[in-house]
Amino acid sequence: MSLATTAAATAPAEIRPSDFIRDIVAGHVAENKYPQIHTRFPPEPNGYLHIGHAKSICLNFGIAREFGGICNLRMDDTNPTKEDVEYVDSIQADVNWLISNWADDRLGYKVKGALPAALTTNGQADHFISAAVPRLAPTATLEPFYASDYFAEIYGYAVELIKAGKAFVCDLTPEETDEYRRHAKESPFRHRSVAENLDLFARMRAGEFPDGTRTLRAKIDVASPNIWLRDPLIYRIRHADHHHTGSAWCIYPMYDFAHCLSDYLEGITHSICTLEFEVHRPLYDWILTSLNLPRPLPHQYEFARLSLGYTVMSKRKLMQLVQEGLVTGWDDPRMPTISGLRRRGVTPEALRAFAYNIGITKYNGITDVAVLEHAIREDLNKRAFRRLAVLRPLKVVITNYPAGQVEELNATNNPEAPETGTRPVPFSRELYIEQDDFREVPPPKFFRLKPGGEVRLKYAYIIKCEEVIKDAAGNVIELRCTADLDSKTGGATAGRKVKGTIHWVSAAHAVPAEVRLYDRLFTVPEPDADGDFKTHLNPHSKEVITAQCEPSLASATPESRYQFERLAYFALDQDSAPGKLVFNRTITLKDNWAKEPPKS
RNA sequence: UGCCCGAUGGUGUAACGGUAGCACAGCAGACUCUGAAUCUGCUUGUCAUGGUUCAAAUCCAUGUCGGGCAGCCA
Repeated sequence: MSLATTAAATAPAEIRPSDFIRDIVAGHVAENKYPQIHTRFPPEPNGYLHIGHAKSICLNFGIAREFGGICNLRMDDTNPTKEDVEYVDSIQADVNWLISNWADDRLGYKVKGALPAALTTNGQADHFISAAVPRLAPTATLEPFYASDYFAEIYGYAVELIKAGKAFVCDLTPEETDEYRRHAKESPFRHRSVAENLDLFARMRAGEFPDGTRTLRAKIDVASPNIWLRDPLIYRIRHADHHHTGSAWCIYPMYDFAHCLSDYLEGITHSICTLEFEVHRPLYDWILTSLNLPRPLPHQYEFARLSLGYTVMSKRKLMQLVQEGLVTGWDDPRMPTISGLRRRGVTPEALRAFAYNIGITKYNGITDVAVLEHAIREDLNKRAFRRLAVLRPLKVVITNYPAGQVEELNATNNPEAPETGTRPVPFSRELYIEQDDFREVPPPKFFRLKPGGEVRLKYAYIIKCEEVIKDAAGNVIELRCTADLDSKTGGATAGRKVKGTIHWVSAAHAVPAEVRLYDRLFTVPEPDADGDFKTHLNPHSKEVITAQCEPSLASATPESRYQFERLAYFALDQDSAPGKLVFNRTITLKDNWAKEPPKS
């Protein structure tokens, strides 16, 4: 391996990525603006994380890692009707998997059950919740942050706002609220007294009013060109149990109110989110500055979310695929979810390399899936064990090879990593080769086996096709071949050049395995461009076959990755059991032959 | 419609007033006991029009196109 390739192989892990957000952070570090950089990854637990979240995770944890900071994992759980512990658990698992051996030492968790502490900062009442460094305590005693853990403090801040005359209880119906806001019209309840607002808000909290009858609204500017400044709602009534706080509350803060304050309570310095929140930034800043808080305020920065070709990314649509049974679950290997990609056999390293390669900007583009596929192949090429397996078997009999004789041939585990050694592969008179590797009437430039033609069996002999046997329907069911018995590696004619080399397995020794061949879920680059995205589902996105594998594959492990030579990369599926192998095709090898234009 | 944001090869991204570079994709070739990997070479780009400047992808203005927001979702 040359110096250049060594450097290239390790580059993504060593090179410091650069983008406009990191530039800002670097500037703050240079001017010593904060004692420590503190980011956060704040998913709502209302679905599984997808590759778009992976981009955000890599950004937020990457910044923490590169600038000696911390990144909190926070459940943004202010809407009890949509959230669930199932999602809390999956989010934790996915984040931990993605950042393992990379930024897990930057992961901000908190001591289990911890709530914000009341303290005095610069002579002023304040609240703060600090992050525990996970390495310092057993994971069982730590947990992610929850916005819902701050409901008491957030409620207190709302009361402060009311006292300052900056918030009021509004009795308008949802429809009226909409109508008034659209027409820049003041709510008739806007000028209620502080005392009345305080009383009403307390009674909202006490559960005196049904859902939807009253809200708490910030008093900002009903005529603002920015809709989010037209007296936005900051609290609504929801008589619903919450997955984390149970029945403690019947009023819940809106995102805009809860998010900036959660950032403040955790001491976040850089609150990074996607572009659609850009118009909310003035409100984010308004709330924090209106409250006269004693510690430095967090600031919001926005970047473009990921769009990937040939898939959909919204949680709503992914949820639909799951609920309508169009996939087997959130972790179906065809899903762009982190758990789906993991099950498919994609590694965290590949996902991180992908995130690095696509960069961070404010431009809304669609990333070519080929970029993802390249990152996956590059990673798997380095780590996958090479194995021989035949997906669609065609029987071959070597007529000049003695029946009953078995040879153990030496096969390289990984030519990219010679230190991984070799394993023995049995060879015998009856073999399977790939149906695609034989053509009775070969097209031009067909390098594989044809009547009267020769081909190299990988690690074994050069064989010549002498006879083609067909069934009554005319299908080729068996080939009779002769081998050049001196052409084995180390043999007299081992150096003979034949154009093609194909893979094979010994029929008597072959181990059957269920193999799930996955392809892209949709047939078009932008499934959600117009109409119903489900009409573009790829009917051939999953095919299940029984393959014949070399015996060493019987001891395949879930952690390992395999390349079935000349075919694709595979990973063991969780459905495997002792004596029952199930492989998922992670991604095919590049196939330039398949791209040859059809020639007559 | 109002407000906000954006625009660099086919795609994604760099260049921070001074030689338009990288990656993916594509094409051609070398090598090959994987039609993979690896290696070599190549094609293709600053949305438009003005202005500022010795010098503009970069600054300004206008326009065009694209995206976002207008939930008691996040």
